[in-house]
Amino acid sequence: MTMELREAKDKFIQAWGAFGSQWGINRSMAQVHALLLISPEPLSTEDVMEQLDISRGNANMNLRALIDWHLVDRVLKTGERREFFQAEKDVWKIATHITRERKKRELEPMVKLLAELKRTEGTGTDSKAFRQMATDLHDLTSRIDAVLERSTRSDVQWFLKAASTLLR
Amino acid sequence: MTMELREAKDKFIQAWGAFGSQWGINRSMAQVHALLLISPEPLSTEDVMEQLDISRGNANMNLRALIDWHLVDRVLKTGERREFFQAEKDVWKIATHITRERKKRELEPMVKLLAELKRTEGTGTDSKAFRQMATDLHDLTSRIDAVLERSTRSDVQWFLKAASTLLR
DNA sequence: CGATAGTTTCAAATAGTATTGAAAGATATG
DNA sequence: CATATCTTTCAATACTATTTGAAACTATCG
Repeated sequence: MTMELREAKDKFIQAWGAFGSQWGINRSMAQVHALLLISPEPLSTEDVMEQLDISRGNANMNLRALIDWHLVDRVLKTGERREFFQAEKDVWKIATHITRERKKRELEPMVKLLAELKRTEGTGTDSKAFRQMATDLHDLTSRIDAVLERSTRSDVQWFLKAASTLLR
Repeated sequence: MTMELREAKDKFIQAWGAFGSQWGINRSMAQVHALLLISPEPLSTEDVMEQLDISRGNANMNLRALIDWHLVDRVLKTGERREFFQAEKDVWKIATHITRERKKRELEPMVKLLAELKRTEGTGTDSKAFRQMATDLHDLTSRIDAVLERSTRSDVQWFLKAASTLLR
């Protein structure tokens, strides 16, 4: 037996929220994102507040944060005073933006630190072991960095994705 | 100018802790891991407590958690009553274990849910849009899942890594 | 301009997580 | 088996992050 739309949406919002918080993204932000993702129409702050049962301040702050991350756009409706919000619907774009942001904010500083730590002084066993560890970690993180960079920048892949969407 | 060993170790432990907590791993656990990573010798609970200035309970709980994750091994020294702990030093293995665990615990359930949500009832625009979104997300997460699976299981890569370590 | 509709801010409250430390539980030792 | 040494547990506490809601702010309209 298949599911009701309402129920399915709720399940998705809850799951997305839980998933996000396991990865260091706060629950409300992930839920707001989920809600917008599955709304065919842009929503107002009021809509978000009601549907997720969160406060105005919370809704506002997380909407702004999502805009910062380029995951959500403000849209204006003619004849409407208030702002509406809509999520970027292309999941490939979403993944790209999140990856880029986190890479820049978190991975790159770590790579930089490790590169620095490889240059520690000392000739004792401890120093050597430490440098080896720093080197290994640096290699690994650099490789991860490179993979993300590649998959983020790959124009070929981007083109294929765009094409497959158009041809769907 | 290069750095003192002591200073470098501290920097690394602090950074690893901060990095971990951005990714949903608690600071102490990441710090304990960092400390063991850069210790040439296995450490006792007492050592960990002292060096990180944390309580016995905290040290014990995080050591156990790290053992759970297969990132740390208990080792026994002959003639010593207490247990010592040592981190898996091969960073490739570490990355593999973490990836596998998180994939299993977090990504797979999400893929499963999305597969289910694709089967929502209804013929309205909303239902269709929702199914489309679930489908897109399912495609993406499945692809991520596949990539992780590949890089986790790749015996070729494993062999190359092992070989390069031996030949270093 | 004054009223109205909407947005943003932020201090305080709440909820969630991590840490401590003392006590209980194990295990080895003489 | 009594003692010493080490490990584990867990209720209390401290700490951090999130959320609220009311007030301040801004823009629009007649």
